[in-house]
Amino acid sequence: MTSISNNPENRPTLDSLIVRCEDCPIRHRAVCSYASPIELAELNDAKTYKTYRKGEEIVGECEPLTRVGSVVHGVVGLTALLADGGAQIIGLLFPSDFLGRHDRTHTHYSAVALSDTLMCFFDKTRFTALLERRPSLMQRLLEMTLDDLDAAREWQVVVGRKTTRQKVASFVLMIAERLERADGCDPQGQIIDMPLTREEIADHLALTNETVSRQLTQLRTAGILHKAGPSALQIVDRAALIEAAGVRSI
Amino acid sequence: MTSISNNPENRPTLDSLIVRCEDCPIRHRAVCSYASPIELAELNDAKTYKTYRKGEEIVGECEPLTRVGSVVHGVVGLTALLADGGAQIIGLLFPSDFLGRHDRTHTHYSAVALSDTLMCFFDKTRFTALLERRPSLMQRLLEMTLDDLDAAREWQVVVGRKTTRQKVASFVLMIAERLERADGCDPQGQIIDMPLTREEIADHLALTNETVSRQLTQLRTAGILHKAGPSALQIVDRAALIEAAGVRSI
DNA sequence: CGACGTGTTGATTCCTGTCAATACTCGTGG
DNA sequence: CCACGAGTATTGACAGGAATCAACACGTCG
Repeated sequence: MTSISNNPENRPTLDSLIVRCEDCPIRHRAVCSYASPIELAELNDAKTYKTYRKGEEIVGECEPLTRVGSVVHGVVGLTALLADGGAQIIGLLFPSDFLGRHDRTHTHYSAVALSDTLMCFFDKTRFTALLERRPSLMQRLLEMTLDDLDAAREWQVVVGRKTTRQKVASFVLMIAERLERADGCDPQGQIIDMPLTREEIADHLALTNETVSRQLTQLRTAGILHKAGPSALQIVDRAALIEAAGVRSI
Repeated sequence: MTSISNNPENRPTLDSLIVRCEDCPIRHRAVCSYASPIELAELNDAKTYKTYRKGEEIVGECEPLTRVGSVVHGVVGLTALLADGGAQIIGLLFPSDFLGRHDRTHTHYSAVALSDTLMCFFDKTRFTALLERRPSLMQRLLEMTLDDLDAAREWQVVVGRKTTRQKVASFVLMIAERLERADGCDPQGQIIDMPLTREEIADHLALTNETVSRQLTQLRTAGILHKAGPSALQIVDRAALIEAAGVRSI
């Protein structure tokens, strides 16, 4: 799932991704990317894999936090529960992204697998100990966190200042880019297996599912998008999509 | 400015805050809070102070980034410029908050002094070198960045899912809390010297200045707030304000 | 096949943005 | 000291667009 590809048969099974760190698909982008061979051996020794089916909760809100780790495959949604019972997706994690705060005893928001997901976990206390001994690890984690912060602030602009049309177009673009990066740049495919439902998209954009649906159909009738399957979306005219997203000129 | 206090005469001048690190008002909350005496001496040696008048730009967007540092006094707004010429304030920095990414050559967004501000800067390359030699510094920076990320995600919920009334109430509460923390807990005052104009508040909440104004007057006529001066706001009924902000029950 | 979750489309309402006029604050200079 | 003007805040009238409510289509699962 969640791969950009015309022939889904190429998609590896989750179990086939469980390998030694040297051969890991996210080796050079994840928190471990600066690790030396020695450090990698330590990490290799400390990690445990866990798979989640689409829709499964990875951690709940305000739960004891015992482990942290990387998304190896799949898409994970960070969701905050609201007083009125609704939810908002306040962040999306793609392969190589890091989940969890090693310096906290409890989680602040929940994490849900939006597609079939493989996580590479480290025991929290063990990871903390590694962080202290291995500056390269902390350095990379800091860098990733700073990137996440920048991305969150960029997204505030999308949610806060763009029109509904621009929001939806921006979202499709963002998903496409992240999935391409995760799956290793698919050249011509341009077909997205959308991991989020309309409602989840709406939660992320601060809209309603009806409005998201309407905007997507408008983008379809405009010839920019094409429905390539039940949950698959093809970007027909990427330039027009970028135009519709109203990307900053500066 | 920007102090919660009934007697503004108590407010220290900015210059009086320029002291040795040991006596610094943000000593125990800023990036230097974990520093040992030796490390503090190094930081003390590397720092330079700079003051900004209200409205002055501290750094522009996409400029070469030569220094990073802490807000000692004042409120700083991080603003993203939009294609249509507008702006959005995507973050607020209060005393002890950190400005700048040591691992970047250029800034991504601009920083503006929203009130008279004192910055404690470190030369970027020198700070980077210190980070590598002093794990306690990196550890604290990581912690602060993770906190910023959580705060940014919390704010996404405010901007995305709350009603206008709730947004404005949340904003007033947030400002009050941050100013109280910065100025060292004012017990009964509850008077806020608002550092942001209506338009800047609107930019932060993704609203218009008119809507912000209307909501503030509604909160005033409801007896929750009281206009205590040209730019001063008194929280008359904090419980009602929290209620109006629609804070999460969970 | 039927039921449920999800997606699409339609009709209506209400809120917020927009445009506009007026009041207020503060700094400048006569 | 007052007058003036620029910037900001407040209030009003109005229109547009998204939320809301509702009905129906689609796909998947048992």
